[in-house]
Parts: sequence; structure tokens; C-alpha cells
Amino acid sequence: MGGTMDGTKQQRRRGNTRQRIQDVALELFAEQGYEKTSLREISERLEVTKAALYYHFKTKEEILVSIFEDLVRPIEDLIEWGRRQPHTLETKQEIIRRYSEALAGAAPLFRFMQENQATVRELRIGSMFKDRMMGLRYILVDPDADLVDQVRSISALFTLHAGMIFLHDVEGDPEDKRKAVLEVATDLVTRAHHQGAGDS
Amino acid sequence: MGGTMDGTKQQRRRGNTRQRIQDVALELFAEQGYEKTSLREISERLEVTKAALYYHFKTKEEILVSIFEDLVRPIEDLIEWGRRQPHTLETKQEIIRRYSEALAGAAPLFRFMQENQATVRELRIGSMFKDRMMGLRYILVDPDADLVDQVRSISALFTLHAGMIFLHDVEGDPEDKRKAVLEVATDLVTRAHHQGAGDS
Amino acid sequence: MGGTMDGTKQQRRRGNTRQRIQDVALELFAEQGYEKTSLREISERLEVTKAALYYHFKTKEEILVSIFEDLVRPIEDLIEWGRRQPHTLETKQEIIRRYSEALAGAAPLFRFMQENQATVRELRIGSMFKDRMMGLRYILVDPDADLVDQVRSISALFTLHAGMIFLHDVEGDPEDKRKAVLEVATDLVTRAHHQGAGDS
Amino acid sequence: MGGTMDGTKQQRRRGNTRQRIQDVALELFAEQGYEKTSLREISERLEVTKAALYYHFKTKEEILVSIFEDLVRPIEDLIEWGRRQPHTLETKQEIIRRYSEALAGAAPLFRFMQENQATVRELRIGSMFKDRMMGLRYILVDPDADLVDQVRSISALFTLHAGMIFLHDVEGDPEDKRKAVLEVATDLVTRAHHQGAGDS
DNA sequence: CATGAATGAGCTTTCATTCAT
DNA sequence: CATGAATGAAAGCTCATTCAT
Repeated sequence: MGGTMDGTKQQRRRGNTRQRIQDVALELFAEQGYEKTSLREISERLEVTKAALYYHFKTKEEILVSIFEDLVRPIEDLIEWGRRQPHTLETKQEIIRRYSEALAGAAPLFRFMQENQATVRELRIGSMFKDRMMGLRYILVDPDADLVDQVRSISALFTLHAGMIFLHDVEGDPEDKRKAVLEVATDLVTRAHHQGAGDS
Repeated sequence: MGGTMDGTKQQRRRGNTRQRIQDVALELFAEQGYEKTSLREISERLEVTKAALYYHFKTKEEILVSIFEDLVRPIEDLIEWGRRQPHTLETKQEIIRRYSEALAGAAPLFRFMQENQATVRELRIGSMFKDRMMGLRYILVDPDADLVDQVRSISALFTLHAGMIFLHDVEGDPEDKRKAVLEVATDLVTRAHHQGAGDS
Repeated sequence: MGGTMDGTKQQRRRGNTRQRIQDVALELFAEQGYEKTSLREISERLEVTKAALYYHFKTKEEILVSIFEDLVRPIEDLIEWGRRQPHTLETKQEIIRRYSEALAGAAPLFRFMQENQATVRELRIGSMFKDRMMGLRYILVDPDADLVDQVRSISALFTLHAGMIFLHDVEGDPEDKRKAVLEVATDLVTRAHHQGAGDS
Repeated sequence: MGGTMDGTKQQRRRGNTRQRIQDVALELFAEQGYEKTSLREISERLEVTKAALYYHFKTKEEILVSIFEDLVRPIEDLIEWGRRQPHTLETKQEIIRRYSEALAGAAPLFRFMQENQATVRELRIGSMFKDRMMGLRYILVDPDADLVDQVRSISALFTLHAGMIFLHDVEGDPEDKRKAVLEVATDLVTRAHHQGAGDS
């Protein structure tokens, strides 16, 4: 890219190979799916040998896990934070807002997770991800609310997830779209809360 | 289905092999994903040889396509119907209601589609499915509505899709859950319409 | 096609491929060891693809197991027979005699077993073989005999095994050598028995 | 051994790394076989890198050769001694006795040699070992004796080798077992000699 | 209506080895 | 005295697919 590129070709690739593997892998995983992306493909694009990948990661799955662990940290922090707050409407709205941001920050990973659920389910990150979702659910969904409101809360989460993907082919500025999605999600969570609250 | 059901169990599997292949394939595709399901696995479970599958279908993909075509017909009909109606709120609500039913009637296929998007995208059914979605979108989403309401409509569709999957691990009668999901979706589409209408 | 043997090259290789795989595999296993013999090597020598091997056998190990099972049957029968006899000297001598014949009949396999013990130990046939050995031991070795005589009996077995291999590079007619080895083994088992008997 | 034993445990592993590599390698080779033991495994167990092994040895094979050379010296000395003695019965008995001791002193190596013959044959130590065996044979076996007696002598050697391994699963004090094996071997060599002698 | 036998391409993974630092 | 990073070769194995019978 611009600026301080080393003039010495790509010969001495410093210590960044591990990172480069993760970047390329995520790109390809998101584009083609996990199974259809071979290590050959990744290594060719990096101009290293397949064996080099194995110097940095023990298995193909480990590449994915490492990406996941790195990118999912903000969400873990968010859940941790949410867990310690009172489950008020304000907390929920804040969670939704911050979750929307977190998703935007790791869009390719979440697109991958969304589009490869069947695969991911069998992988180690499957349960990791499920745990995170359960964490959010625990905060957002009031187990005593009626079923419709529970669905509303879950739908808020899903709207955020799907929004990232299914608005790809809608015209408009990405940030505007994200805001629109966020508003719908916030609305859903708000309605879920009010009606639940008004009931008791 | 109709007519001459054989009393001899599945012993003499007359002409139903094609159907049985589709059933088993869909089951496995939904359970494990498309790539991870091999023709060997399918044929073993049916106690026929792999070559037998090729007597009935030209390729692995064709098995999937045939399942898709069979199960997606009701939705095609629905879209066809919707296209000829005025795009009133009532039409939209009716579409949502009938779509919810159609989804319930072909749950495993849609679960599969949802969980294997990355794979499906590269397959022939990818574009077929996308076309259907676009059809629904054309009916439900008013291109002049503001972005938030567009998202609301799309979110309604998504809520239906996701509902099938993510309510798996919520307690409660499946039909109740479907109704709850339907209500939220209807609500979303209604709000999208009203606000859009009130604007103009 | 025509007549008995086909004159048409090796094109149509009837139904004997499975057998041919076993033959070539045993030859190479015995010559180079199990680990150093690759499936590529086997398939190349047979002028088929590696995948063809996998049509006939599920794994590399299974090739070996199948060879073992076929060739070890006579020894199993022998043990079965021995088990039902009284443990007299005559029985023991007969066992030794017939075991010597059995070994000669499956020489490459036993050479392989002898020379690849470390490998075989981790494989499925390891325990199979050990069981056979224990069976013979149970018949030949009197647990009340003194240690030296126990060693003599075991040494008789070993002499038979080793004879096959270490006489390779001694001049002389193979059948003569086998006879000589048999005589030493018989002698050992006889001395073990007598001295044990004279004790009581 | 003598002199500067370090009191600091194995913390500062001074100059003993070479030795430690040999120890661990022999342990693993004997346990799992040569091919199945990877340099990665050895280096991990030593908590050094694979590259460190290459600082001390040029190849994997060289590690084995170095172990062999160190441990086989007593046997070389024994053969050297035997070669200069008259080939009397007493010499032979003495050879057997001292060989038994030498084997006990390098048990893991010989267990390895015994259990990895197929591998060892292709390696440099294969011919080294064969040469030693030939040396012993030259001393113990009278080429003019009849075949049976030749077998007896060779069987004596084999009894010593195999005894170490196949008595593993017999109860009893190791030293007692060694003595018993030695007695049988001595007996074999004695009978070989007498009968041969009595003949002429 | 189906099978038996086989293929070609590709996969993930492991290994011994090298070399600049 | 040793490591970090990488390679080239090969291994065992699986897959969708083909075709004569």
C-alpha cells in the first residue's frame, strides 16, 4: 500500500506472516466458505508453501479459531459489561448499539459465521459462538416476557446480523444502512421491553 | 403418494428410490451441510451403491436442485399470486402469513439454505433462491419508503427465516412459536407500511 | 473375455485385483517394511491408481490385516487342535513340527512380522499375533517347570521364527535347512519336557 | 559420571545436550520404532527446537548411528577378543556369557535393533550390525559342523536376543531370567560343540 | 434398475532438512 | 549454542464421477 513499503520486494517478510495468513484466510473463507477454501489456495495467494501455514498454525481449523478469538474479543467485553448492568431498557439499547458497532468492526468474520453455520456448528468456534449468543440473549431476553416479546428481542439480534449481509445489494452509504438497521433493532428491543414492562 | 402404496414395506422399493434419495440427502444436507455430506454417505444409508445415485441424478448438485424445485413450488406460487395483487398492507400481511406457512412446510430445506449460504451461493440454487427473495422483496418493500422502513420489511422476512432455526432451543410448542414469530413479522411489515404511508 | 486366460493384455483384470494388491503389498512390506512402503508404490507396481486400493480396502492397515487373517488361519487351526490335546511330549513335538510347516507356508508374512515388530505392535495385528503366540506358549510351556525349561520352550518357538530369516544367508537347500531348524526346536522342547518330567 | 556434576539440576544443561538427545531418541526409537519417531517429538520432549538437533547431528540417521557406535563398543571388544582365542568350547561359552552381559548393558538399543530389523537393514547401522553378527558367528559356528549344529549355535545367539524381549511378560526377577536364558544358550552352544567334536 | 471397479484431482497433514541470525 | 521461519516432497485418504455389464 502507499507510503513506507519496503523496496526490497516481498523478500524479507518480517514477522507478519502469521497475520497475513489470518487476513487472507478470512477473506477467502468469507468469500467461498470454509470447506471450499483449501490451504493450497491460501498459501499460493501468500506466495509461501502450504507447509509454512503449518509452521504458524497446527491445523486448518486453528487458523479459523485464531481469527475468531482475535476478532470476537470486543463482543466478549461487551457481554461482560452487560452482565454486570441492571437489565433495564437503557442497558439493552446500549448493548444493541455497541453490538452493532462491534459487528461492523468485524464484518467479514460475521458474514462468514452467518453464511457457514452448518460448517461452523461442527467446528470448535461453533460452541464458542453459541456461548456468546447465549450471553447476549440472557441480557436482552426477559424469560418471563411473553413469547412474542422474546421473539422480538431475538429478532433484534438477527436483524443486526442479517442486516450486514442482506443490505449488501441495497444502494446507499454503508454507515447510513448500519444506522437504519440499528434503529430497527433498537425499536424491536424497545417494544419488547415496554410491552413486557407494561404487563407486570 | 397417491394410488398403489405397496404393502411390502420398503422391501421391493419399486419406483420410489428417487424419492428416497431426496429424503435422505436433504436430511443429511440439513444436518451436516452440503460439502460435508458425501454421496458415499447417502448411498450407504440407503443401502444402494453410489452408482445408483447416478442413475437417478446426473450430479450431486442435481440432487439438491431437484429437492429445491419440488419444495419451493408453493413459494413460487405465492410470489406469483402476490405479484398480481395491489401492494396494500393487507396483501403484505397475507404474504407474510402464507410465507410463514410455506417455510414451516419445508423447514429442513430452509434450514439448509440458511445454514449453507456460502455454499449455496456458488450453486445453481443460489440464484434461484435469490430470485425468489427478490420477488418477495419487490412485493413487500416499497422502494420509496425511507431506509428504516425498508429494513423493517426485510427484517420481517429474516425474522421468519431465523425464527425456524433460533427457536429450536427455546421451550414451547412449535406451532405457538411459529405464531409468535409470525406476529412479530406481521408487526414489522405493518409498521413499515404505516409509517411509509403516513409519510406520503 | 475369450476362453480362459485373456490374451487382450492386462486390460480386463477380472476379479483378482484384491488378491493382487495383497500379493504385491506383502512382497513390499516384507522387503522394505510397512512404513516405508507407500500406497503409491503398491499402486504403481499394479498399474492402478491409489484410489483403486481404497476401493478394495478401507485403510493401509486393513490391507495388512487382510493378509494376516488369510495366512494365519492354519496356525489358528493348529492352536485350536493343540488346545484340545493332552499336554504330552508327543503333542508338543507335533505342534512344533506342524508350526514349522505353517511358517514355511507363510514365510514372507512371518519374516515381515519378525522384522517389523515395533510397527506391528501398534497395529491391529499386533495383538492378534500376540494372542496366537500366547496360545502356543500355553500349550508348550509348563508353568510349573523351572525357569530354564520355560526358556527352552520359548526358545524353541524362537528358533523356528529366526531360522526362517537368519538362514537366508547360509548355503544349502531350503528344505534341508528347515529340517535342521525343526530338529533343534524339537530337541529343545523335548529337553524342556523331560527335565520337567524327571523333576516331579 | 565422574568429576563436575552440576548441582543445578538440568537447568543449565551445559554441554550435555548431545547426550540428552541420544537418550531421548533411543527411548523413543525403542518404544515406537524409528520411522514413527519424528524429530519434532524428540525436540519437544527435550524442550529445544528441531534445529537444535541439527546443530548436534547432521541427520536423523546420524543420531541413531551415534547411539549405536557408543553402545556397541563392548561387543566389538568382545569380538576382537574372541577372534584371537582358539575356538574351543570354553571360548564359546565365555563369548556367550559376556555377550549376554553386553546385551543386558545396552538392552534398549538391542530391543530396538530386534524390533526394527526391516528399517535398520536400510540404514547404515544395518551393515554395521550384520558385521558384528558375522563376527560372532565366525567364532561360534564351526563351518564343518553339520547343519543341525550350526543351527544350534545360531539359535544360541537368537535365544539371547529374543530372551531379552520375550521374557518381558514372564514373571520373575530380571537377573534370574537373564541367567536362565544364558543357561539355555550355553547349553545350545555346548551341545553344538560336543556333537560336532564327537563326530570328527 | 442398479452394481462393481476404477479414476483423477484434490485434500489436510507430516516429515526431514536448511539457513540466516 | 541455538532459534525462527520456511521449504519440497511425500504421505494417507476422500470425493464426485464414469462406464461396461
